[in-house]
Amino acid sequence: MTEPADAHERLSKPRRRKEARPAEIVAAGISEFQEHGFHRANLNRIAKKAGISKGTIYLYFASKEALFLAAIETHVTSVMGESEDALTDVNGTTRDLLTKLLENMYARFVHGEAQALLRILLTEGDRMPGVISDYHAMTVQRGSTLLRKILMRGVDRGEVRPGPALETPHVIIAPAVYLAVHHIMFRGAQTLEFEPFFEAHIDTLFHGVLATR
Amino acid sequence: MTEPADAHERLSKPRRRKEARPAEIVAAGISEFQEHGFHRANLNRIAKKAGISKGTIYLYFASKEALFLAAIETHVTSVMGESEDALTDVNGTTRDLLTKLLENMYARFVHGEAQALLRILLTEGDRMPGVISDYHAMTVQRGSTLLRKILMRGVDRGEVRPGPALETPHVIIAPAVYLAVHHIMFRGAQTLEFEPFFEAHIDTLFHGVLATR
DNA sequence: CGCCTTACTGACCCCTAGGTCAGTTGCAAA
DNA sequence: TTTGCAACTGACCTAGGGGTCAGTAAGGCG
Repeated sequence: MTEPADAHERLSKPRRRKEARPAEIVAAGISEFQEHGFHRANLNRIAKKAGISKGTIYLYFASKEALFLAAIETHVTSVMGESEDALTDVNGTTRDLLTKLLENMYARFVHGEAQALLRILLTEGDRMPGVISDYHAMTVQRGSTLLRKILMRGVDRGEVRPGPALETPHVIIAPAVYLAVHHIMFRGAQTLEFEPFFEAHIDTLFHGVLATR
Repeated sequence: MTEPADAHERLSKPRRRKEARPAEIVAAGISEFQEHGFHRANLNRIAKKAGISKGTIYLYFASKEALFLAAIETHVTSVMGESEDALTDVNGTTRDLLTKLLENMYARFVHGEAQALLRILLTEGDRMPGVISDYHAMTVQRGSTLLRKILMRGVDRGEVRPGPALETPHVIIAPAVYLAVHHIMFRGAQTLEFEPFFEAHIDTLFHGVLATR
């Protein structure tokens, strides 16, 4: 009578799909870990989400921690890789480039999945130094290098004033991270609108707060 | 023979001190929660730190959560109250005022206890909306108001360029929070020196990155 | 010094959730 | 169809730690 076979998993009887399992478990894990963090994440729930039993998880992962590492790693690479080529075109003014870069940053940290990832790593990062240093390399280090490149180019073109920011380009994207942190901490409780914040960031970044003599 | 009575608690035999207990337990709790967060904090360890047994904690606090709330509340008010009057003197240029304010911020977020507090609230904040909104009022809201006042005054004096940052002064202190977050995430693993970062922040904040025509 | 109140103790209870494994079943080859 | 194997199940085991409570002793009072 009923044939729910098309839907991914319903109450259909167990199928044996060795190849598909790990990815499905990791996907379920990502969702669970995002929602609850490591400690409060529950393997039975993960199993249910993946449409399997708890035991099956242990056929593919040695422990909760191992699953967690796999999930984070998958998620990091996916999130990082997703909007990669947004700035391969090095045309336009430095102003345009920076604006585009920041829009990208905000999109990921405020609306996107990078926020959940940030939350997890902030919450649970000390248990996995390996992931943390990967994350550092993939985001902070890489971002800094890219930013420095843009700024250098700007200096060459006479658009950017040479200064200490060239050495510590973190400062430039800091407000985006701040907004993400604000969202994580205050959730719906205290809003901080994206638009005006972004405006203020861009404006201050380009011109500073001081009046030009 | 031995009389270690002067040291706070050694292996001296149990004393009955109804008044002093709660504060001692809260102090031990703060230290434990800072170090391990809520879930990994251990009541036996807290008891040991406070020089009492676990049962005694339950004479004064109904549950682990109740102790946690008390500890956080105590800590928030103490940390917030500590450096309050750093800017009651409204003399000097806007530049000086902002520099002083930011030095203060960095001192608390990078070297001080505000960092640990930030970590806890970031990690465990969703379990206590009351504390979170107190924290918001005491830090974000108050800081914004103060900053806006300084900027307004600067505009009046012709030192500050009017702009969107007046509406969203968060942007101005964002890098300090960023640095704190960086420290929390990467601990000793990846260093980010305070001095150059602070320099770059101040410089960019005042003058922006763009070359002045 | 005896007695009573109560701060305090710590062995114990028990629930939660990570981890295990004997048994079940899909599936493909014989 | 039978047989073998490996994917899969879920009841069970166990550790850790929050929470309890019968017992202990400090110390004030008569």
